[in-house]
Amino acid sequence: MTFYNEHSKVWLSVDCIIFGFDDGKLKILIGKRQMDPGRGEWSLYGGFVASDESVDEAATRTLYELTGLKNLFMRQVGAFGKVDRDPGERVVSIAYYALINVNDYEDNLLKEHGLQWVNIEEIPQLYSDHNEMVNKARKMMQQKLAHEPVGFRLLPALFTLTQLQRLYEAVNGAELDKRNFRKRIKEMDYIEKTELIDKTSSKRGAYLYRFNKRAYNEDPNFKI
Amino acid sequence: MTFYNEHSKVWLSVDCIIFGFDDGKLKILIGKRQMDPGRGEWSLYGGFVASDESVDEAATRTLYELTGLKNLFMRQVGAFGKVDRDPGERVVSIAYYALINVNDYEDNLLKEHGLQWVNIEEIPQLYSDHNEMVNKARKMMQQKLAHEPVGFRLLPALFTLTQLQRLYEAVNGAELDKRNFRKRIKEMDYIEKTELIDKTSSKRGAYLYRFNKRAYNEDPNFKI
DNA sequence: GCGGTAAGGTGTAAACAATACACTTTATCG
DNA sequence: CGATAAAGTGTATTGTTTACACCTTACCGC
Repeated sequence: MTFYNEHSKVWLSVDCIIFGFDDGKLKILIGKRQMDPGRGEWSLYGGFVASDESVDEAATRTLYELTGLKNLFMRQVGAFGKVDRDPGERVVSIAYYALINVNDYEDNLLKEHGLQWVNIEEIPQLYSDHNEMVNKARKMMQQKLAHEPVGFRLLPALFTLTQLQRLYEAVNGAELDKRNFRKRIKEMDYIEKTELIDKTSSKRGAYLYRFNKRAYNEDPNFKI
Repeated sequence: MTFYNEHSKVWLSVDCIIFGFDDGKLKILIGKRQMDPGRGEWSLYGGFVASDESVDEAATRTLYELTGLKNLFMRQVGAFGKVDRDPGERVVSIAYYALINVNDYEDNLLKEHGLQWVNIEEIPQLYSDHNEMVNKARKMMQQKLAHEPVGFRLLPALFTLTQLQRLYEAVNGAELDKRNFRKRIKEMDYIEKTELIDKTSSKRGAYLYRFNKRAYNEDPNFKI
């Protein structure tokens, strides 16, 4: 049924689509390649899978190298395996997307890795098939966000309802009605109102909310 | 950003979850492994990715070897890459699912490849991580079927509404109301009623329907 | 030839979910 | 102390989903 064949050995890499939310916009981290092939082209951040780690572990490690953060929300996007996707050697890449709170991200890492946040609507042409990866990751992330409350991963631990609404609007690319949005949020018991007030974005101030993971896991609507 | 490292080279294989619908049940094709490692264990059908073909092409080729059919509906399930998922050599596998009409499948191929159709509810323990692959494929397929009319790929070109309903019931694992189901189907202009009648499953006979791909592609609800 | 049988076929009302929509409150700033 | 800018709040309408029961038809066996 299967047989080992020397010619099927390939390099295996992971590439990361790192989503962040800032200034009301959904962004991803990209940088200019500092090596051949493709030196100077815009590219996702990636790395090779080592022989003693699973593909998921390689992605986790790569994300950690890049962000210094652990326990990020991360999902596999899929395998990208065109023969000539990497000039020279044959490399098959497994793409992953992750959601991070840009406030947890230390800006010096941007310089260190030569990366920058780019608005999802303004992604330039990227190295090899990286645009395909981004497009698929974005669709999967939208889909995920529409069905599970993972958006909090893109926000600070405390957030206002307006921030949350802007996030959903940025992800879906459509404006939402404020009253309908807040009605929906109120029905979600795992979004807790605190007594704290944020005054950075309005004179009046807005209540801060937080995501309660325990309440979420106990929510019968999300027992799958 | 990336670097070639001898230790990251791996064997790359594809494994196929082939869905069929027969006797009112959703089934997949599995067989007993005829080689080591894992000889005698139940397993998906798979093969290695050759150096001159993309991963998708390897899956297409493997499906063709197995079924003799081309242009099957096929989607990638994902990469499975635990370090020890294959005893001995390190093999990373990309799983794909496909939908086939069991009537198009020639039974002699079952014997030739040592395969059999097994009810999705009665899958035995499979080799390595193949059960994980099946579970993920099943969820993805359910999701797909819920949003796009791909179920036709599991049925003959002409089918009765009862057959179609049984298919949806088998995939979702829940019974559906006959009138509501037929109402929904009637709204789908790409499901055409023919003047032909099937009399194999009732005395009265039931109209045969067919899927009109052109009408589907023109359906504004499915412009994505 | 006719009664039983087993699958095919049909519509409406109620419950629920999603949408559209406008004004008041509050703290700050000038 | 008036202007400003964001926060906060409810109801009516529309559309979607669900629940539900009986007649039709052709064959089969008597």
